[in-house]
Amino acid sequence: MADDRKIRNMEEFSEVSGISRPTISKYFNDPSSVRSSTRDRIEQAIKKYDYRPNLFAINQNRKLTRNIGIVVPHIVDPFFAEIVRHIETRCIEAGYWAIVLSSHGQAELEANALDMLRSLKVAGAIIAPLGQASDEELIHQFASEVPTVLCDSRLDGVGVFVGTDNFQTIDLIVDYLSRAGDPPCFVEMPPVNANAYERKDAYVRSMERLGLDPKIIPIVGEGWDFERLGYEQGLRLIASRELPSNTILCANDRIAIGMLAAAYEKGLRVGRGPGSAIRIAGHDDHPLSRFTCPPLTTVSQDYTAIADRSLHILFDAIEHNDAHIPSSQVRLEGKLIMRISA
Amino acid sequence: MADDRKIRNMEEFSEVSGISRPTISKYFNDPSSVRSSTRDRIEQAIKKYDYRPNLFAINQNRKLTRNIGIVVPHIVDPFFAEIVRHIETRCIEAGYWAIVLSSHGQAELEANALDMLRSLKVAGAIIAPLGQASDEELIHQFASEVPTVLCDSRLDGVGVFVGTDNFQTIDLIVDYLSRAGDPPCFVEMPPVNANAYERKDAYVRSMERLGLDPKIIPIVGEGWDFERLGYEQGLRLIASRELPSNTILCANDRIAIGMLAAAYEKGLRVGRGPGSAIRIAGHDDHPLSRFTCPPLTTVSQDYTAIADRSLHILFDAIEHNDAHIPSSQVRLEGKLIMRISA
DNA sequence: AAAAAACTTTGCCGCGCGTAAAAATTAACA
DNA sequence: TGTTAATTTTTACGCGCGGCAAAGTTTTTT
Repeated sequence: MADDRKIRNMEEFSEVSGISRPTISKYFNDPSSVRSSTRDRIEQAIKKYDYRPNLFAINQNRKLTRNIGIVVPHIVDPFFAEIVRHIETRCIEAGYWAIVLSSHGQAELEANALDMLRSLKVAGAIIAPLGQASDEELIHQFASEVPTVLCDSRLDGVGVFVGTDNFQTIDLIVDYLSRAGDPPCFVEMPPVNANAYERKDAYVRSMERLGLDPKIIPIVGEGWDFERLGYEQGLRLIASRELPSNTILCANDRIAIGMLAAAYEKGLRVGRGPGSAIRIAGHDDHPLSRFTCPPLTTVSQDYTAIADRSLHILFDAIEHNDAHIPSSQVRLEGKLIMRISA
Repeated sequence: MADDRKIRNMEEFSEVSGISRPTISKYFNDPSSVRSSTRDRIEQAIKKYDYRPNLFAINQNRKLTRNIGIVVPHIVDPFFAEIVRHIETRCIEAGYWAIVLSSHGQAELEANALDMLRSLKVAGAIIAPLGQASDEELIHQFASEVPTVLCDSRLDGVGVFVGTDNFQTIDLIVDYLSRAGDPPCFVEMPPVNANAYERKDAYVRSMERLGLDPKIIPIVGEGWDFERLGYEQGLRLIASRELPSNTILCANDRIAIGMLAAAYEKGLRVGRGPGSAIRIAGHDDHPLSRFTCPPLTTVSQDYTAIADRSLHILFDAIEHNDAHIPSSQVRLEGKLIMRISA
């Protein structure tokens, strides 16, 4: 289909298509801004000559690019991978390019990523900050220059936040667990971000509301290797027979998965059935949580909603040219996913 | 630290730093190409004025960009996520920018991704093709224009391929499984790429080499939702009591994880111990495979080596200005990861 | 200390496209 | 058919940086 002659730039494309360069430029900026007859002629020529304008030249000159930056701690974590997937899809639909950068859990790389986004003149950014390790000052600075939505983990005083309402979700599952059996103890996650603190607080609050005694089991170790940490803590707990309750609520599913592995190894039957020794529950509705043994009872985070709401707010700000998004929070509700493990 | 005055471009930076613009340009292209005393002065000024050259302008003008494109089917799949993670890290170390695009399993998006990479003038690309669904012609065309390394899944006649030697890995585990118990039957994966075919072939060959009768269990359904497919097939198999062997080798770990869930649900004890009903093994050494119940016996793919070798070949080609990489294959060996499930 | 080598500065053009203003064309309407 | 509004063309400049050649400077070599 494509003609042999290689079109090198918009100038040449203008010649062969018989349409002036400014009009073509206008078309690529917004196809609906040119007359439909002109549009047809341009689109025919595009197919015929297989022309695409140079992205770098476009972005260098446009005041407002159509790039959205996404920064996540770990693309390997299924939670972030899912969020990114949704955002990417939505961006493509909206004619934006999603630039995904991973900070690999390092504050320095997170800082680099922000620099990169600035240098790419992104129209907006969605950031899942490292939290504790983040250079808050830097993110604050960034958010004051570029429309920014924080997701997953909150940061004080930085723009909009979109994430799960940990108090609602934890309340939901604590309530369920307490009614269906022994009140749960709570296995922490490493304090990698605000969720770690919020969920612990939420647990304590929920237990107190029910007139129960909160029992928190600290996690030993740092980093994002949650399954291993959960596994090791599980082994330790079972071996020492120090489990304060036979119902264990884990701060997230990945820790619960490690915990399940420990229980299995030690021959403890997990579940809410009569023959079971302990119950284990998680939080997030990790993609694999329905395939664990036994399937994991958990609370869902609404991945799609987090992605959609974040982008919606961002697009709104971009189109209204609000450089700075007023500080606010969007807290999404989760659902109890009742399976076998608790 | 940063001065108040905002530097808008290299020209201004040149003025305030007292160094000529071409020299600064040279510095950013390769810091070691300027005298160390000059380098120091530039670096001091960079810190003082917080200057970064405009990425778009750089890439528009450099004949050779320092961008590497990566295209994977699904960033949510831990295998690809790990590969991407390694490549990203290596690229950063080498001063390259890794542009990651996901085709979300759709040939059309894969085609778009290639277009995007072309338009971004990437110096090279690493592609894990969709396989069957890929537009081979398109990838072939792309590879003839841009130095390209295929990884994970092969495509006939397209440049270099770096991936696991399925014949070696499957041989390894078939050999082990047959010696330690009943010879395995083989649960397919959906034919999403060349690995699906290769592993099946490899299984048949290994069995025949051992003088055993290969038994292949087809998978029902399509797509990348491997755990679910494995789970459903597992349920079906167990219910119909049609298991041709009590040892099941799955084409990959994600299918094995689904299969484990099915076995658990049906009360079949999995493992190589005396009290176990069936053995289940996988392939890949998925990050979660050591936390399944029981821990999954599998063959490792060397994620790091795949990433490193791919990049090494690519950098070589880029630096030697070989637009076209001669067709060849790099097949990496895997190791038997013996755990409890088989 | 002179000569050679290595580096830096000056000056200038090019990259591919955005964008603005005025002139020319086309379409819509009475 | 003439008028008006909408669109396109013409013309011209700007964006921020790469790269080249010639001239000037510093460092290294002998």
